[in-house]
Amino acid sequence: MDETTPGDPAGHARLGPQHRELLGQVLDKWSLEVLDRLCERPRRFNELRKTVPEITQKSLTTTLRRLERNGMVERVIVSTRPLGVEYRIAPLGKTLQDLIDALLEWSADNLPAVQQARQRFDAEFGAD
Amino acid sequence: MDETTPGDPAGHARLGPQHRELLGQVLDKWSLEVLDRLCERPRRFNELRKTVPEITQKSLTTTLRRLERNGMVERVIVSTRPLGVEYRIAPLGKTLQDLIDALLEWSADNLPAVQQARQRFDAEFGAD
DNA sequence: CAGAATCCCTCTGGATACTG
DNA sequence: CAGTATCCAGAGGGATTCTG
Repeated sequence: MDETTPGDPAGHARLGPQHRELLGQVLDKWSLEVLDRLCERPRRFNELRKTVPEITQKSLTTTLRRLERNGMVERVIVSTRPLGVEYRIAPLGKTLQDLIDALLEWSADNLPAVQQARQRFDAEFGAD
Repeated sequence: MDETTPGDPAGHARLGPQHRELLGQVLDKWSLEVLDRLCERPRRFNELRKTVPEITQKSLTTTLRRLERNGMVERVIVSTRPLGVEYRIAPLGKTLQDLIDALLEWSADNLPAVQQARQRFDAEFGAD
């Protein structure tokens, strides 16, 4: 059965462009950390900025909008004095929590090894 | 001890820019799929191209170089007829296998829900 | 076969200034 | 406080051409 490709050289688990786009929107530079922060507790805009110091206001806005559009976070208007907007993780976003956690942990665990690999590579090819 | 921030409003699990950079190089648009393919078995350059049809030669080269530099894949020259280069997953790359698997599965499982969320969002804000 | 090199263009993201 | 609006530089990525 399935004699289309002898030996199945191409594999079978291919993703479509849509999956790629989705992962791109969720795993991008800032989204991981923003989601991680919001998994802990709901947070306000400027609170988020402080927990991710190097993000600019514009990038944070963009990131939050995109995450909201994808159903990952919810934006709640809090009618306090001047204004108040609270971001909280949405159910769909929760499904990513463990994954994000594992990713952040992986990066912490393996950064040293990666740095060594880079040095080896640069020594061999970079300065050749 | 660690009375630096009363109530610890900023959380504690912050990542540095280096972690961010690392994740950016490993979770980028094409790396996930390339690593996934190489986890199955070693593959040749053009073989990889076929399993990820929409990637260009340039992007594949860039992706493979970066993954190699980060110690994720190994490049093996095979002295067959005209030329032969085989890419295989490196030990460091193996540590990502389960994570990548989970991510690809997550994207497949949740794409429909995300698409619905997008429609809701666009209906409410996009066409307002 | 497995790239390197080039051109070119889009898109991201930073800096800055302004508003409900 | 929580954004929106601009401007602008640089990286990413596509298409094409050339090579060991």
